[in-house]
Amino acid sequence: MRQPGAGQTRRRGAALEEAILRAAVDELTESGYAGLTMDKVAARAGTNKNAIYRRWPNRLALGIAAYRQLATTVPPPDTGSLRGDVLELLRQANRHWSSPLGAILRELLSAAGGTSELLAQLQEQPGDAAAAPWLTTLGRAVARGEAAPEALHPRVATVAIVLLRNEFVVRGVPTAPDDVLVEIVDEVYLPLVRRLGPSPS
Amino acid sequence: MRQPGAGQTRRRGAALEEAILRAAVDELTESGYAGLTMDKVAARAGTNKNAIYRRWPNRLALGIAAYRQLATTVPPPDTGSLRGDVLELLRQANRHWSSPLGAILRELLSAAGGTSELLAQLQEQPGDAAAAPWLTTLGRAVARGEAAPEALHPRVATVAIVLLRNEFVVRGVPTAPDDVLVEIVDEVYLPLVRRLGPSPS
DNA sequence: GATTTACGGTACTCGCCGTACCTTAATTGC
DNA sequence: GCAATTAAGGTACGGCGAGTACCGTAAATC
Repeated sequence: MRQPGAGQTRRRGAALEEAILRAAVDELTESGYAGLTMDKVAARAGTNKNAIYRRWPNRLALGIAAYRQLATTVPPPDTGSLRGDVLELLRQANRHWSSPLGAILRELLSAAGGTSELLAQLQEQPGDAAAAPWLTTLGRAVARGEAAPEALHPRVATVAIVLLRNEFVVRGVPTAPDDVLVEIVDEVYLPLVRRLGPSPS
Repeated sequence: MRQPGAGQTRRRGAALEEAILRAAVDELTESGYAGLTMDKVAARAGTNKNAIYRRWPNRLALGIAAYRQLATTVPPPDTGSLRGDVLELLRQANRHWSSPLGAILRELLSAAGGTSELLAQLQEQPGDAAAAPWLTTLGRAVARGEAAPEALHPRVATVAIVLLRNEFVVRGVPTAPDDVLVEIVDEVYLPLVRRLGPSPS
């Protein structure tokens, strides 16, 4: 069917699913989520919308699935100092959010609105506020005596990335200037995790 | 035209504009932004879409204008202690985001996506991360010696509300449990602004 | 009273999601 | 191997809502 004349191969199951996902990924990178239409994906995959709707309940779910194909995890940095690690993590995130891929992520987050299930799938993606790398980094800093043990807490550890994220999501910034990252680190994050004064409570 | 038979009064200018906005507000409160359609607003205002599009460029702009009618500003609390003030500010915000009005705000933020001009209009609305009340509150605390003067900085002062906002926008939570607010205050905000240790840099 | 402005009415285009229904190929079971 | 079952392909539509176009007509302006 793909090539008339060639042995008419009608794809099924996993093969077809991969083809659809590939097509969705391509559409997503070319046109963003806004331009991702079910008809175009179907056409590109050489199939029709039925096959898609049999696998994903709606456009958003397909978009998220396609995004997850694209996103790749990078290992957390280890520069030897907390400040270096944190700045590098923020810079990585900043680059990601500023990239085309980041733009897509923002579109998806926007489209997901308050749909928690789907939101959760995006949560732990690169560039987003995944807690794991922050806890790792901060754990090393605590071991080196650069941070207070009380800081080893998801809410505290992720403060920096949440603030950066706020710049994007809330203020619609295309790219955060590096000053902002430095300010977040020096004015907020380091004073917080060092916490040399008496602890609260 | 409103009432056939009555003196046919055709509204113009400000009168018509107010009627449209009132209709939009009503639709917004009844059906949320998702249910706010131009046709329904026009019908409710007893006019047609032309009159709306002459005043607002698109649905989102109308939605935001209508929301701004609804939102009201509350004076910042003054409980005498920083912890009390901050907790109260967070609780106010939590109530607002959890209320129907807050749901509408979330819809609008989601719909605004990365459109900075429109985003800016929502920024300083009640419940959102407006910097002013936080600086006021923190200023009083500094005067009382409860907080370090270096903390009197928008990025630092608004950390608490940004974190709470993150709970909603990112995690899609309907209401943040009070524990979370307390945690934000005691684990993050107070340690940060007290900053009893040596300042960075 | 004539001219300009803007409202009301209506109808339409367009895009695109999601569904329905049927035909036909591939797979599975016997 | 052959029948029964499952899943693709093809196509057509319903539905909805945004935004636009046009035109006749009331209200403001001068």
